[in-house]
Amino acid sequence: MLTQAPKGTRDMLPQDAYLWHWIEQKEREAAARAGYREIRTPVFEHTELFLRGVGDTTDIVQKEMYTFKDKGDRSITLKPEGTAGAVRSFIENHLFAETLPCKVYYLNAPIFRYENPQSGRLREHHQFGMECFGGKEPTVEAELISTLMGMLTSLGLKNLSVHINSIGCPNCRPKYHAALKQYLGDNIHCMCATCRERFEKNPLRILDCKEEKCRDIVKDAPVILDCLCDECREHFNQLQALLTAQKIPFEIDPHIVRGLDYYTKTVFEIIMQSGREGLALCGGGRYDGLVEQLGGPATPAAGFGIGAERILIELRNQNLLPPEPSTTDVYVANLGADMKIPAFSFAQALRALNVKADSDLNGRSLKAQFKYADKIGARYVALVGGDEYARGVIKLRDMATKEEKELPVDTAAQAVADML
RNA sequence: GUGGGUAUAGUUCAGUGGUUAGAGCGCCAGAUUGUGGCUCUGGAUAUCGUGGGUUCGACUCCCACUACCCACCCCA
Repeated sequence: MLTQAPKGTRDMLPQDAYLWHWIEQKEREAAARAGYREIRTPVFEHTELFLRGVGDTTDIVQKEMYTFKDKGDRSITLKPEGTAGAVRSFIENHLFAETLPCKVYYLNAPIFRYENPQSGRLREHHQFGMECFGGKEPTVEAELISTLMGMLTSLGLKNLSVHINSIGCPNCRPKYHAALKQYLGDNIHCMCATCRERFEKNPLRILDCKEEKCRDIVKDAPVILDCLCDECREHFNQLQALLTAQKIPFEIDPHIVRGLDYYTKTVFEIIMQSGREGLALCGGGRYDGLVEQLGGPATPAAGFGIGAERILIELRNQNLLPPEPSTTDVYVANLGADMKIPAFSFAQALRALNVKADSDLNGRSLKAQFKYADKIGARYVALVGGDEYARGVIKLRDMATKEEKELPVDTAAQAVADML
């Protein structure tokens, strides 16, 4: 127990660090190219923010939040998603008073949900996300989606397609709810308990049900796309035209409704292609009412979140994980007790010249030092040996070609740095 | 929250109701005196997940708990 990480959590181990750095670099670059700047918000927020923001009828809020009382008797919740915190910060820091749109991204922020872990699902996972405040046109969604696809493409991922839908706005959604309820009619009594509850609180989510009997009933239900108001329809059409112009493949999937209540108009997902096919890699959409709902000025907005662990799964399945780069350019071996100080100093001199250098920390034999140098993938071994040192030189061995040459001690560090 | 599977050295896995629990890989050290990857030799490392129970005796059988893997719900 003591030496066991809590259920559903994972350590990021040193041998995997380069993968995370690689992904984060691509995320940073893609976001920066589109004019998004980084934002970091707290790992925890007041519980109320998520109740009001995410919606108290959602599964996330009802059964998946890490909520606790702090010592000041405040109800605190570990972030179960990324958008609410960003919106809170946008309002609290009066970013709405600055030049709009305000475009921000968060880099693999930890996200917490109390669920049973399984493949691609953890209790703590990490999301990269982008949020755009103060842009009302569908170009916002097009920008988000194309930036995201550009990022995924730069990682080498292929065959990813975007699934989009529109779930309307406060003007047209009530009409759809009415149409859906009328269609369901008495059949609602044949549906599962969850759906019967949804019927009253959030009829749209009935479309999301996976129960066979519910799916059968819902199969021929009216589609929200047919009920959109003129503005929403036009918005959705323009988004499709924008994506088509960018040659971004997409599918219209009228069953995407998303599990968060704040979405309006556009919702979209990117689905995993290999391994756990159908699992969402990314989810997002437009949330024009959220800023105002949380106490800010009416501000149109849109964003998405994408799970880093799921990107890694998809990369692995598509066989795209790069090998770990060498951590060491030069291993400095010492031979003879008197050589320990000169060897350590030489390693330090190399480091000062920005060379990745390593040296013995265990008093190991020369043979063992070479073996170690080989294991860590050092390109060169610099031998600081008594004989050579007495002659004022250091021997440098190229581990791949086995070629050795001697370098004057005074200029050896610079000479090595120049070779790399 | 529900269902199925699993739990033995660092790791991947064997193993039998009964004396000192094994193997491959990995790790460490040697193979004539200052040189890695291959080979050979030797060595260290396991309260057999935790806690109960059955039994003369449990790593092995039973129960509970915990964790991991997989799936449902839902989601990234």
